Amino acid sequence: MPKIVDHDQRRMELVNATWRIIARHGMEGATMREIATEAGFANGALKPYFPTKDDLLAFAFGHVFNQTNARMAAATRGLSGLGALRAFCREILPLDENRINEARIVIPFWQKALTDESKARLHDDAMEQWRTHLLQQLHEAREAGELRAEVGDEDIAGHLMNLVLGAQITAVLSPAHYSPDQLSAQLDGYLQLLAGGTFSSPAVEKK
Amino acid sequence: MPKIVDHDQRRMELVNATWRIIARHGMEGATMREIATEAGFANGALKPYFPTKDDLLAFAFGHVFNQTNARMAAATRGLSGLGALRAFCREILPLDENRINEARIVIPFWQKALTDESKARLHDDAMEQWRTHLLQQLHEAREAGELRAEVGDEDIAGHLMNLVLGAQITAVLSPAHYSPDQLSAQLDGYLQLLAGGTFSSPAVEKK
DNA sequence: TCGTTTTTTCTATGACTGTAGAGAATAGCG
DNA sequence: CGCTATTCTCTACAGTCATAGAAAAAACGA
Repeated sequence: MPKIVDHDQRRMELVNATWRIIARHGMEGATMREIATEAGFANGALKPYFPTKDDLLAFAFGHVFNQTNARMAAATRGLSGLGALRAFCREILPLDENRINEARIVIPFWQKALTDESKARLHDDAMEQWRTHLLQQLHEAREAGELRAEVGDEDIAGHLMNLVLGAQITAVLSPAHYSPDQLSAQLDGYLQLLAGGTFSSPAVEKK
Repeated sequence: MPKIVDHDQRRMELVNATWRIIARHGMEGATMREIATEAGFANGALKPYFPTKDDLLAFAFGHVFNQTNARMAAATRGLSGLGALRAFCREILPLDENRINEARIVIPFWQKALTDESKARLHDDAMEQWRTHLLQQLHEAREAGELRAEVGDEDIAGHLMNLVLGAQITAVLSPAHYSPDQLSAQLDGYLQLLAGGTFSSPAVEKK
């Protein structure tokens, strides 16, 4: 029997190589040749694992979402209400180099989704899932009396969704005015508005 | 003397054709041939007006910003404070078909800006200009007593910037949950948070 | 009507792309 | 050591793209 490779693991290596290329050289630089080279292979070696480029990209984009979702689940474990909401949003905000790179991936993804129905659906599903989480956490916050604002939960969830998505853009394209510290302060400022001026953010582990 | 064309006007025709193509078929469909055809010309006719594709795109993107800025100037004339702020943001939000198409343009633009220094600078300058306007309007609102929130103006301006940018994405990729009506309500909800629960939006001219 | 100058068309070119598939290289097993 | 199934390399191909530039067309003044 010949050399045996773990196909799933290999796929993950290729996805990570893709991820690095897009973060470094943008989507234009993400050619099959470049990706293969980055992963340490020659041109045609990707085909057995991803028969087409679109398969590779779809898998790569999905993986970024899964990564974020896993982080969010871990970060909100044991929390509820505004505390959970804050932890949740902080996992999406580009607050470190890794998440800034994720922003560099998601922007090209949005552009693809504009003309690719299946990617648009993938995005819509993920965003709907996030929105549902936010609404749940807002509901908890209402019940706990943490949330006194006379604005509908739907609108608040919309604010937060647009805020964290917009932050993907500003963090990458205007880093001077939207540094991690500033984005973090922005989120806490918004939560303070929600709480009616009484919300104080937990001690923030620096960096 | 031969046929004479107004070069500036011709450039504008070409930019509008580009704009239509990108809105309809996405950035991938915006080839020189397609743009020329859309404008009613043959392949090579663009060169005298835009020597290279990048020149054309840079001009087209700049034009969208100018268009938005002109609209904002008109919409805020005679207003100040929160009223001006509201009118200002409403000109950026994708509240009608035209502005939804602008969102379809700006998303590919962001992606280009990720790896194109000059486009990144163009974006940063425009965003900085908008942010300055917002800060000015917030200052007016503070002086007029419209704004009681105990959150810094910098953070509020950041909220609004991220909100209107995020709305470009949600409006196009999740139109079901971010319709013009919902985005408009979101903005007013946020302003209500700012005013401390007392802000009531002016009668909205429907559509 | 003709001639000149601008404008536009049309074809060619070279670069780059994703994909395909034949062959070589490789590694585990007898 | 040798066999064989798997993995990988390499070359080739068809398509698309931006761009260049020669030639044709058009329009205005005389």
